Amino acid sequence: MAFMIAQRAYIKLYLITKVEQRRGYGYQMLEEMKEEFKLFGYVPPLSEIYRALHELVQEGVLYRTKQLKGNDPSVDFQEIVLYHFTEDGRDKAKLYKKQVKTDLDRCIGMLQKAVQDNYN
Amino acid sequence: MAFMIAQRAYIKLYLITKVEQRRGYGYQMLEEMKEEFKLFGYVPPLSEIYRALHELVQEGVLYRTKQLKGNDPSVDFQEIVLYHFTEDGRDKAKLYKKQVKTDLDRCIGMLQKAVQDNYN
DNA sequence: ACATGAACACCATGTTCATCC
DNA sequence: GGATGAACATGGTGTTCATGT
Repeated sequence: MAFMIAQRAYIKLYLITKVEQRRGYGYQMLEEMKEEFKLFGYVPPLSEIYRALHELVQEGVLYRTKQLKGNDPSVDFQEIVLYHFTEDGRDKAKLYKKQVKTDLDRCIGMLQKAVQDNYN
Repeated sequence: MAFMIAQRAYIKLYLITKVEQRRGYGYQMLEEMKEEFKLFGYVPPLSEIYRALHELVQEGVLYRTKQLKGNDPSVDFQEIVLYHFTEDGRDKAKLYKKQVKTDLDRCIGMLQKAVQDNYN
């Protein structure tokens, strides 16, 4: 058993939830997460977001579609990659989240234990 | 800011507390920690314990003394290494614990946030 | 088996570079 | 500057090896 949950798993968890809520593409998710974790001083690295998304595709949870960002192709040629659940992606994601939940609880327990054991 | 607290820091914290309570040597601390974390399925690796102790010595927090384990040298020649606080070791340790506490709280916060954000 | 230590190998992650619009 | 991706480098950590009692 590893000591703490891996950053990759943590990010995957958030990405899955974001896809469940039909929110966008990699770069956007990164910006959202940056904002969400600002208070914690944690800045999720760009590379980890993409790696996590690629892994989820590799594992058959998500598939990709490409799309132009803007409505008017004559103005905006920026291509973005959108992510969606595959046929059995929702089930796989559900299972994955379940496993991560167990690990999250375990980690919280270990950290709280450390506070109890080593302070006052 | 790193994602999660490092295993090294976590172990150092426990080792400092153990030295505060005048408990023993490396191997013994390892066995104690193994027992303490059995419920979490976490087995602190031997090498990390020693590395952590060495670092604390390097940082001037602890110093070492050697001693025979048993009372009777004719029976037990096993040499063990005991750890004690240096002159200003207690202050350094106190500061270190304070810093780790901040990080522990931050990590607990991030994990709890993940639970809130991604489940139900 | 108890005890300490170092060496080695691996893998997650952080940083940088490359590419396109 | 927005967006995606890969390459490279570093460092923490797990495993093994070495040594002695």
